[in-house]
Amino acid sequence: MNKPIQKRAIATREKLLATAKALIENDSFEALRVEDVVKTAGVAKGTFFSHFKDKDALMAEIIGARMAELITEMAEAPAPQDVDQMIKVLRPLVTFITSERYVFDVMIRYSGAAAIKELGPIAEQFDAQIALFAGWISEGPYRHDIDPVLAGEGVSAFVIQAVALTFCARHGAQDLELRLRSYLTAWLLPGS
Amino acid sequence: MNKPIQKRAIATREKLLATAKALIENDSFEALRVEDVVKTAGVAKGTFFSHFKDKDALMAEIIGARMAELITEMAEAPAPQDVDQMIKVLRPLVTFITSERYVFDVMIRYSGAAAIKELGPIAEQFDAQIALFAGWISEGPYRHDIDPVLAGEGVSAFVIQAVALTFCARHGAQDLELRLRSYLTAWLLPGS
DNA sequence: TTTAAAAATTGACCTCGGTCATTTTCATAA
DNA sequence: TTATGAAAATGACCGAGGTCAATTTTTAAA
Repeated sequence: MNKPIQKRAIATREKLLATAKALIENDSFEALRVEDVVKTAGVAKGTFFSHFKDKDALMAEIIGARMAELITEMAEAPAPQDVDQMIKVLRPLVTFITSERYVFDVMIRYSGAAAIKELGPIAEQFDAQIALFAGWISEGPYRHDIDPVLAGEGVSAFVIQAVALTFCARHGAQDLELRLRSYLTAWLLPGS
Repeated sequence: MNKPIQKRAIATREKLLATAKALIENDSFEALRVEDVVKTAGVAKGTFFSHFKDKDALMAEIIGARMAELITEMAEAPAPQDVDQMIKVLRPLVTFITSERYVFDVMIRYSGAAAIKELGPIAEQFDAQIALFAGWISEGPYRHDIDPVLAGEGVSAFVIQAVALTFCARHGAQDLELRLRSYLTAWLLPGS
């Protein structure tokens, strides 16, 4: 039996990821070109696509990893005890999502909506996110008349809605948190 | 002063739209190629892009028009008096959104999230949709402790959330309406 | 009717994501 | 050490969206 995956393949994959991250750091997700990645990494184009299904898969990997970091940070912070605290805790995540339209687009495309059997790295993080929100809600001073997971899904949906409307020309970025505050108050503390 | 827009330009635009619609009818949004559109319509490729900023703009036009029809239908039906009725009234719209992943993607991309100054045809329909929902809620047996427009935005957000999760491999299509029912009940009738 | 400027159209060309037959490298068995 | 088959890498090539300088058509003023 031959060893299924060779070390060099792992190294190549890592090199591609690291190169892509560096290029994104210097410019943006939007501006990333596969050709630049392979040229900088010193591999052929075909190699890229034997490691990543397509460009979006690479993006999802990187964006998913960043989401994981942000979710871990949120999980380590004390659970928010009211909506304002929640918005504060969510801020780094929201900042990342709104940092680039491209990031938002990829996230949506893969947020459970990716037509793939195996959960991708982003869908996975959405699940983790929802579980985290559910924990906050079930143990905090919020409504308890609904399933906490359902409540968590709602928080996720409202974050997306708030961000989507922020990207709209009609609604400025400055009122994202105000908008989110309205949503979350109505969702988590009805009647208050 | 020269006439700003000539008749032939309007005719060309209409021909492109009609051709695209026909091709989509025969196949799908996903499968539409700009080259097929221009070849069938008998114009040059450049002409296409002098009428539509990009392929997505054409798609947005067509999808927006369909949304407008569906929203009009919904507006003409009696206002739903409970969540189950609401889901029933929403069904044609939801069916359209879920008909193709591509449709959902374009809708999201343009649902207020399009980075364009002027509201595009889809963002416009989202506005109309929210206004319609707001009307239902403000006059129906639903919660009245929040701004009806806010409530309408929530309905819109939950429809998107439900559809997104449906496209996920983990959640089948059959439970879309059940899921939506949970969301809308929790959102519109908290504590019930 | 002539003519000049603006509008509309054209199609060769470009970019860039993605494919695939071929070649190279690696791991193991003999 | 060599042979052999699988894994990995290669790069020429393709498809399809999008651009733009050049050309044709329209409009309306002279």
